Amino acid sequence: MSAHVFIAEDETSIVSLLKYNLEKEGYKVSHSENGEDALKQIKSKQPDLILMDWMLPELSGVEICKNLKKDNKFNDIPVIMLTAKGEEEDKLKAFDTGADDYVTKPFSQKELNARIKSLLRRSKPQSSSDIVEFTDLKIDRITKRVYRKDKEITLGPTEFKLLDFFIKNPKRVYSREQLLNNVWGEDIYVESRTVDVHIRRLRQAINIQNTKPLIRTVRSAGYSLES
Amino acid sequence: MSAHVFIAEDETSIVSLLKYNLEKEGYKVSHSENGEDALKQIKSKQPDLILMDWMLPELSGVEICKNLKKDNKFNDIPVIMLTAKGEEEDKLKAFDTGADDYVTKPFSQKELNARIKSLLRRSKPQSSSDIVEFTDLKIDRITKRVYRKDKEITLGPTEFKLLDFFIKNPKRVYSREQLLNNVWGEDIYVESRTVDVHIRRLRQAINIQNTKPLIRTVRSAGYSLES
DNA sequence: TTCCTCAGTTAACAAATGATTAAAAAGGGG
DNA sequence: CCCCTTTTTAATCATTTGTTAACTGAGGAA
Repeated sequence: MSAHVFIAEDETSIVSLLKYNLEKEGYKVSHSENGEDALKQIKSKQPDLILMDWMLPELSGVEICKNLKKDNKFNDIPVIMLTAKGEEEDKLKAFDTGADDYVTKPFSQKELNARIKSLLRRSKPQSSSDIVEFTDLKIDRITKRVYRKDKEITLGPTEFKLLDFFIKNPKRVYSREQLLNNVWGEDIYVESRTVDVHIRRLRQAINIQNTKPLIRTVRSAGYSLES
Repeated sequence: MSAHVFIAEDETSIVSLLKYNLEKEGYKVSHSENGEDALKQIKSKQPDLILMDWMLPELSGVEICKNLKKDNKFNDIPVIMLTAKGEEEDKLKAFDTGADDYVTKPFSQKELNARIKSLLRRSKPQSSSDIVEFTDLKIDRITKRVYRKDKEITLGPTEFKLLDFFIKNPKRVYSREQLLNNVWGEDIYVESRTVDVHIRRLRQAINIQNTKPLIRTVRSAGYSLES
């Protein structure tokens, strides 16, 4: 899953240069040549990073930036301003409007790549451990939501914890004892049959459409999450 | 509550220059002149941002950086590398070790300030803008007014702070404890049930017309602001 | 193959846990 | 002292949970 970079720039030569280089780096790239359209596209596509020309027809980069930073939904998208000359005043203004970095034309592609990499690393700290996917199952520990095939599924607290535990070590078989210890807690005593009940409830919940069962029972050993 | 900037640099003249300028900007500043000590101090003081010389006695800036980025507790602290010359190779290496930005000596204090401001804004999303919108909700931190669908809504002080907090990280689920700590304050003791009461009042207040509820309750976990 | 046994599945229900709500008590300026 | 907001309390409401017991099906023994 590669990052999506949006370019807002009206000089065609620069756009194609950028596009060529960024795609070589493995990014998904889209662009727009006018400010108004750029803003619209950004809001609908929600890219992971924006390269924006300081001057743009229709709506200036500054305006777009301000607009984005106002809205919670988009103010996390890092913006790199492309400024025409190395005028310090412009740089400062760029930062003030909420740009996260700027690069002066002409720029070194190598350096730009490094800056992009840095901003992307910074803006996606959660994706490593807070959102976990396993085949067509996705669980978000921050928002406490679970999705199967991009459709949301509602789980009770215990089922959530159970799935969360399974997904940490998919394919591994856990005995009822292990599940009780890890999901319920070391010192809590409940019947081991209770696990079966919750497995069932979890199975029912994640069994959407005609998808594969996902939870395998290993006779006389326990359960596991399988693809 | 101003940000805390840590300087790891062995040239005394630069340190005092930086210190003077940063303190004038309102930052809390501390520093160390050797790598090993710097790392120790950083880990104990947990500054909000680090200015680090590329070359340092005992332990190089690169090493410190790598060390920090490895540790989950510290890898969110932005690092600005101070590189001696403008050699592109060095810049790139700086980014690779996890630095978030670099500045070449001699540097413009104005530009450095701008970069610091930018990185801090990024790592502390709350200190961002004065007017924030989330779907059809708008909150103005200056005039302390709240609007839903452009209609003004009146909230009590606590409800305002509560909503303000939620809107900083929409969709994220907060436990009652977290809400108490962040909205009421670390050292204040109130019953956790109190949160429910304020959630209720907030819900009633922002529930205008036949709009969606916006505040989700996640059983045994907490509450979150949803679109 | 057939039957038996054991382990897993399923449904139903009662108990417990957690959230909502209203109302009363307690603060805290003006 | 009065008014407004906050906090506590407690009753009520809703959902989740654990238990039980009957059911089902796999796999081994005869």
